[in-house]
Amino acid sequence: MKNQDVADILERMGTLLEIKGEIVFKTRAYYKAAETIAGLPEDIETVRKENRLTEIPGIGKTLAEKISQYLDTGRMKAYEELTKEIPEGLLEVVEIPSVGPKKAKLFFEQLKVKNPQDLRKAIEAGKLAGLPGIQEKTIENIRRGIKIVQQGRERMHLGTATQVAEEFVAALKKLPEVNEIVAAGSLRRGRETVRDIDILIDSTNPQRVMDVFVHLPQVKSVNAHGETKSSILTQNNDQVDIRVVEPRSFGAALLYFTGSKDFNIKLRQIAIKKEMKVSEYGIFFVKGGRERMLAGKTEADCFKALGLPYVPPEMREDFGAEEFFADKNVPALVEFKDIQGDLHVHSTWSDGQNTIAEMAHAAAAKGYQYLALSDHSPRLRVAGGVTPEDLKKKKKEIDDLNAGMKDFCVLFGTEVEIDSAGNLDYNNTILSAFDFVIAAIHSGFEQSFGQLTKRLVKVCQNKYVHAIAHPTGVHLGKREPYHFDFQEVCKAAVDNNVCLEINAFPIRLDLNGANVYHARKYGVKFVVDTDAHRVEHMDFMKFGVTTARRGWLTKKDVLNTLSYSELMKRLRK
DNA sequence: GCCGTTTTCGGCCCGACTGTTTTCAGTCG
Repeated sequence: MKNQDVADILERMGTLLEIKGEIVFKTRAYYKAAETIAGLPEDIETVRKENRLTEIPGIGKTLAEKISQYLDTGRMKAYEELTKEIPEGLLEVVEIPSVGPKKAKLFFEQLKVKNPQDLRKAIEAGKLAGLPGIQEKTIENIRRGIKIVQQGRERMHLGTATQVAEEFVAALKKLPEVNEIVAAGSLRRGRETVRDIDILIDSTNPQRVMDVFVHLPQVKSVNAHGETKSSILTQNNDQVDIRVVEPRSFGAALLYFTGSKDFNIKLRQIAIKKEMKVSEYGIFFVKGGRERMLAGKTEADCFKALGLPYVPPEMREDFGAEEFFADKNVPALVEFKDIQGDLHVHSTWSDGQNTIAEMAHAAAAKGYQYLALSDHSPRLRVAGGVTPEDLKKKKKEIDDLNAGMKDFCVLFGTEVEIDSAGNLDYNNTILSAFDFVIAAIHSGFEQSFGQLTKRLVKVCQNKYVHAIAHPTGVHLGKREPYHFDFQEVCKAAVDNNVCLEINAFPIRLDLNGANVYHARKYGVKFVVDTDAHRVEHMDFMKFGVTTARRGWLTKKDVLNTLSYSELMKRLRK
């Protein structure tokens, strides 16, 4: 798959053209093409071979030729020509906050600045002063921007972002001036990782809210402090933006502030065709330079005014958008309350912190009907996998516990290791004794595409396996997913009645929303599990459900929405 | 550079904040 490589070079090209001073619409065409290709569900090389590049929206004759050349030769002549004119180092310069293409161009032309190091030296040598439009404050902002880039602002996990947002929301909610307050942005869409926190507030006294916000103890520095919009960095360098609007515009602002950016653009394009305009203030009817407000108070009103179905925040991504805009049909997504149990948690029998009883009582308190204690198998030594001898003792402990519990059942489960050849760590006789078997890869990530695919397909074919745990192995921000033929494994899962897991643990969230969206199209069924290693981790379920919703799952796509009796019927395959 | 159920030319999403200027360009989301 060269999709990401192609997307990257097109995006770099767009930025370089922007620095060069090309018209924005041309540069935008490159960005748009890059994004489309990055999210393309099929292999760009296949598309090229079948001469279908220009069928991809946003790819015309010119871009198709450039992409073909890159796929055939590994090089793009136009890109190389461009970098002779505009040094590639300037791509990093525009990454610096408060430096954009125009300033990058100015520094390059006037001061021969070719990269961030050059820029820092130029500042230290006092060379920026006196350039047109550059005064002391701008220089100070750039100096600070360079520092921020050096410290590296990474994306937060959904779990961290939720926590940071909740702190700010709680602090501001106390103000009598605040009517309604919602964390919007990619956090509200439930993205696996979040760059910054966007908080939207309904208040008739914006100035007061702004003043309190920028003086909260969590705030380290203030990037912007306006009448209705402010932006700060926390002590941990997490960016938090807030925006205050009037009640009549709250829904429109929530829509706008939730994004995604692509989704907003699509809405606005639809609006234009209907002589309407979408902004954060509302939906307006526009004619002859005059505007009439049609909606704005709630998101539902806004969608209605545009003649569209209500689209849940989790679905407002670039994948799939065309579908509901064309069909005007949005599926009834699975909800947290539909979840009847957790099928992948650990206990002190392997590397969990709590006993089976502690985990079970906590799960029952959540209103679940069942909980599968899926401890590791022996091969995973670091996790203290359960030996075949100990399995008998563990089973007895579960049976004894079940005897004393009402309207709740603990399932005898395992997270069994998949070895490098696709064999499982327990033999079939042992496997047949479990209520629930979820198979997992924890080693051999470096195997070839073909080997990993074969391994996973083989596991699906084992008749005792109910599910594959965290199927891509990603550790967000730490480890890339391993490479295998996703479609092939999905097919094997469907053919053998094996579920793929949505692992709700925030550093995993694997499968992610886009994976789920595509897997569902192949007919895959899913389990949503927390992989809890102690009681509190079971709270992660909400992130798993959000991810399921991002992949458009309904209740019937998710195994653990079944009642206990239905589940047991299904598990005896 | 792309695109077309009014268009093969003339459009292409919208607005706040900042810093620099006195009416606006650049940056950002």
